[in-house]
Parts: sequence; C-alpha cells; structure tokens
Amino acid sequence: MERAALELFVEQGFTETTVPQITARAGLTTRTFFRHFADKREVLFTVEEEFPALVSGLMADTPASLSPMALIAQGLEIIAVTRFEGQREYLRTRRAVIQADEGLRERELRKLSVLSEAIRLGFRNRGVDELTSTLAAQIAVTVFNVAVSRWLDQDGEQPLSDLVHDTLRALRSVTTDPAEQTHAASSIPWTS
Amino acid sequence: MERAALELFVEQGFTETTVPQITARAGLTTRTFFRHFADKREVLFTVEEEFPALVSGLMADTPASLSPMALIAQGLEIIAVTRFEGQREYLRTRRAVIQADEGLRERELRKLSVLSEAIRLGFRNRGVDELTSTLAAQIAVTVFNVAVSRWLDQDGEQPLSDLVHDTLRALRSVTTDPAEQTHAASSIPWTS
DNA sequence: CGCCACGACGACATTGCGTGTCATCGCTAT
DNA sequence: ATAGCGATGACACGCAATGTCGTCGTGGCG
Repeated sequence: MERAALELFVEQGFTETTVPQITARAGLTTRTFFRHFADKREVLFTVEEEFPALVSGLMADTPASLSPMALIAQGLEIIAVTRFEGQREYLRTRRAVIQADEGLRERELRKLSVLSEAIRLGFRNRGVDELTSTLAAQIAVTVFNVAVSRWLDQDGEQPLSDLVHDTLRALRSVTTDPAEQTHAASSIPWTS
Repeated sequence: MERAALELFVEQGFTETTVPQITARAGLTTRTFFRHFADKREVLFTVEEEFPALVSGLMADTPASLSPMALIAQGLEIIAVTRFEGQREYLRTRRAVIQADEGLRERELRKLSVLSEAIRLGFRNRGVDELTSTLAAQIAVTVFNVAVSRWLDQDGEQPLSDLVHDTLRALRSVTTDPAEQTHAASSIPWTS
C-alpha cells in the first residue's frame, strides 16, 4: 500500500492523488486505508516510526562517560551507516515528493520533532540537565538533517557518515565565535 | 475573528471547534473565513506572518563585520525586546492551545521552518557560505524557541533577553565538547 | 448628480478527508 | 465443530476546503 501511494504521488502529485485511487491500486477499500494510517500523509512516514525507539535503545546502551557531543557524533554515525547508506535513490524520490507539498513538509517536521523529543529524553535518562538535553537533541536532529540533505544533493561520491562529521565540524565552527576567541583566524572567515 | 477563534479554542478545544462556530461568533459566514485564512489553523498564526520580513530587514541593516553568532545574539535580543516582552500572558494562553493539538504544533513547526529559511537567506545575502548559513539559521531559531519556552514556563522574573543570552551560552557549552578541549573541566560535567 | 468599477461578503453547490458503526470473512484454539 | 478474534468491506455522516455566482457598499470620475 505504501508502494501504491508513492507511485501515484510521483505520477500525479500528492494533492491530486485521492485516497480511493490509492486503495483501488492496492486492491483494498478506503476505510481500510485509514485503519493503517492516521491520515493521508502518514503513508509516507512509516519508516520513521521506528527511529525514536531505535535511538532510545542506542542511547541507553552507550557508556555514560561519553559527553553529549561525542554521543551525538557516534550515534549519527551508526544511524547513517545502518539505516541510510544504500537507500540513496529511494530517499531521493521520497524527498522529491515531500518537498513538492507543503502539507508533507509539515508532517516531516513533526516527525523530526518527535525524534528530537526521544533524543532529549535519552539525554535526560543519562543524567544530563534539561537545558543541555534539549539543545543537544535539537542539534543532533539539525546536523543529521543537513548532512542527509547534502548527501542527497550530491552525486553519491561522499558517504553520508563523512558528511555527518563534516557538518558537525561546521557546526562547531559556527558556534565558537571568533569574536570571543583569543586567536581569531581572520576578519572575514564568513564570506564566500 | 482571530479573537473569536482563540476564545472558542480555549473554551472547547481546537478540534471540537468548528469553523461555522467561529464565523457565527464573529458575525460572518464560513466562506469568508477561508477568504482570510488558508485553513482553520492559520487563524492562530497571523502574528508570525511578519517575522520573516522583519528578520530580513534587520539582517540587511546590520554591519557586515558581525560574525554569524554575534549577529544572532544581537538579532534575537532585538526581537525579544520589541516583539515578545510584555506579551507574556497572551503568549502563554496561545501556547497552551497550540500544545494541546497535534495539528497546531505541526503548523507551528512549519512557521519556524519558514522563519529559519528567511534567516538563512539573510546570511547568504551577507556573503556567508551555504552550510554556515543553514546551520546558523537553524541554531538561531532553536535557541530563540528554547529561550521563549523557558521564559513562558517560569513566573516572569527573568526577562526574555536574559534567557536568550543564557541559552546561547548553554549552546556554546554543549558544542565545545570538553573531550576535544585541552583543559577538560571534569569527567562528569553532564550530570544533574 | 448619476454611473460604474472594484473589493468584500453572502449563498449555494461540490469534492474529498476522516470517523463511526455494523456485518462478514478467515484463522486459530480448545 | 464452534466460539472467539482480528482484519476487512459496506454504508452513512460531519466537517474542511474550494468554485461560482449574486449582492452590497464605497469611492472615483464624468
């Protein structure tokens, strides 16, 4: 059913595709569709559903000595290799469909928000304070999202894990403001 | 009309409130509602509509010598003082309504995404590279959002601008991982 | 003064999403 | 064999959202 839906979305767009059309192609009825998915958008996000639980498990099984940033770097690396690498083409078409519709972009943001919340709780369970947990969780999601976006944009030469670490480096570079450093690199490091 | 809608949402919830109910209280018809708002959710987000343009203007009128983080600190400070300070009670009830409904939270995330995109373009127009612009924009929105959340939670003693700067400090503290610093503070600085 | 162009609103019809309810089918355990 | 149970089909329905047309000011211009 997810397959039938994605096909139709690619062929004629999300809004132009009606739920009866999807169920007809899948050989089911309209009512059955809404027994499996809360609404029409959810049919594209069944994969993401396992991520929060996966992340929770990962964070619980990691030595408590790791600092938040080190944990993020390691966790994103694992997710990248085990769940994304090799799915590039599928993820590209899926992203194209989502980016083409406002409602789907909205739903994707919600999924990221849920994931961020799971990460935040993961940090809290490790004894990290509330503020740090919230910020670290948001950062993790942001960095991973930017890295995946860059990964899907380019022609597949750089592996996702490289881009994750590169994005993390860029983030550190942005937050460590040279105006507050003793050895500022240059006066215009922000141009290009 | 925004007023009638907010009242009804507080009284009986968002989902339980129907558009005809809103228009009836406002003395208009259902069709007129959708001439002013794209959908039922939008009635709560007319305020946010001006933010992207405001931010664009602010970023264009700022000396080019400022680094991204310095610009963010200054910009958030201005927004906090001119658009939020003094609106605390209204923002609290509005947040309560939004947090109570999945669809409204979703829409709020979209508004933040649009704002982030405007900030990203603001950085790009200042000559900042793509990656830095994207990360800085997301960081700005995240930090401000966390700060506002903290501001609405507490009893109004700390001004929002203080919380913004405090949240920025916390962010720098998270991203500058002690594991990569020469003078690590302690082995367990993440607990509490 | 009269006319008209234009924007805002009302009234009506229509489509599609999402839900409630009940009947039916197939599978499994005892 | 049958009783139970989960998944599905078959309606019916409320509401969101859009298209279309008619109406009512309001304000400019001859």
